[in-house]
Amino acid sequence: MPTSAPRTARARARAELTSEIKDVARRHVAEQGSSALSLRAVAREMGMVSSALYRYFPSRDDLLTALIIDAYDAVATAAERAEQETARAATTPRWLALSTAIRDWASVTPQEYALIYGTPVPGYRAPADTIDPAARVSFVFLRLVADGVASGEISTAASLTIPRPVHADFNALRDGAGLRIPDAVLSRAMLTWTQLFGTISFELFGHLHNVIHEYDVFFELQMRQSAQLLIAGV
Amino acid sequence: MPTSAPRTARARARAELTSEIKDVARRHVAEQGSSALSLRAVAREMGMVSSALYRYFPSRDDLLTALIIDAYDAVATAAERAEQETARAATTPRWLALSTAIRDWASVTPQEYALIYGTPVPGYRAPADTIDPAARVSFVFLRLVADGVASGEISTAASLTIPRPVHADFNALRDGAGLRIPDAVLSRAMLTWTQLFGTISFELFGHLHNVIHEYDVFFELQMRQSAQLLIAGV
DNA sequence: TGTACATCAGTGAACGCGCGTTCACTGATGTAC
DNA sequence: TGTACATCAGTGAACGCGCGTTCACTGATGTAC
Repeated sequence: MPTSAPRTARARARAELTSEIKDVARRHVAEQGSSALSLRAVAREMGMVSSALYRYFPSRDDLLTALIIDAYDAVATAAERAEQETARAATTPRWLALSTAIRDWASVTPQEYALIYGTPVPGYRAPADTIDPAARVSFVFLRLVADGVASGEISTAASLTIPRPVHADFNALRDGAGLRIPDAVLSRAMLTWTQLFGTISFELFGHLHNVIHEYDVFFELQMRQSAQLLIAGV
Repeated sequence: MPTSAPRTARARARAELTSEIKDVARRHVAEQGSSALSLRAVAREMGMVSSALYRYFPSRDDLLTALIIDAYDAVATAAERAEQETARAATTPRWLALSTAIRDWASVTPQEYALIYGTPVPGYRAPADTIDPAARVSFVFLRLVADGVASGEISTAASLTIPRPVHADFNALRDGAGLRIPDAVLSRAMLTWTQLFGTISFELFGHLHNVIHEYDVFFELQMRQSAQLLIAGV
């Protein structure tokens, strides 16, 4: 967590070793899953004694937290990059770019995807510093939705009454994001969003095995479809 | 796995103990997650020596497989029960009943849900006997969809061209289920289905934390919405 | 119905392994004067 | 610029724990004649 360039040699070494520890740990998670993450194994691979890691992370859980935050940052960065490239396009291409970027990231590092969107590590309680990184990627999506509403491309017709408590939650969401998205659209957007992660999880966790064979083609079809539903509503 | 009523006392004792082991193991998984499942802990709780369990399950993985199969059977049973009660109703109430039944089951036993729809156990390779139980719950849904198509309630208008490989997969799915569902509807149905599990996972895995407060109300809204999209298409 | 043998359930000890975390310590790096 | 002291990184031993699986064994249950 260096805020700016560290000045002393010690601080530089510390920053480097901290990120090297995370790199090794990340690789272990990528290969074996988060429950196999072991401080001793990481230390061993780095040629250090296991107790030395406690200079950098106060416990195994803290190292895991750091990896979780990094993973959230990584998806968000991938999403933002995809968005920037299509920011002036229509909703469908933007959504395709965004959803594909997220899926691509997940496919390359499935265990990091699982770390944040799979089963939570049992007994592990996510601390507050994961909240902001977790929200970043959603805001990329919400901006896309807000733009579609602003341009008139996304239908704002309401086909269902939004229950009062949900309306309150939607208000909070709008305020937090500073975006104008009517309830009806926000509700559909949530559907689109959960659908994306449902599809990715189904694919990565093996539920489309022997059902779908060309994952890429299928994914794009599904995303085109969900874009249509997001845009047109019912 | 007794096929019919076991005759000898030994066989009866064996069947009972087998299911008692599974019950204890299931409870351990429910409390600590699947990676914490330990043969020794199960044996300890049953007042047996750990090696005794090897008379019943050849390894820890086999016990896990048994739990996975049971979990698939449990969702499927919950789904089928909900379906039977609304089998003559329209698509929306049927879908609400089905999706709610699945979510209810998941809420009561989140770790069993995680066992089958969460991150796969690393290093664990699901054997072939999990395939059929896994498919059962999907077929409940596909029958509902087929009925909606048959009654004319679900729109069969196609708004997207289905790519050839996906069409082939859809054909296989239709043949396997023995159901008449056009490509356009099947494609939308897959969206609905992944969306359901996306929503449940988001809720159970904490991604709606501090965003949505009344989960029940929100879930029903989402399912009404997805029913509309399934029925009307675009 | 009774006996001889085969099958099975459960025991207890052992193998060999890995883990997170603590603690007193040495020696190097940084800082204040 | 030099020195004294404080801070920090890394060591190595230890604590106390749990795990899956194997194996030779005892004693009970089932089966065939």
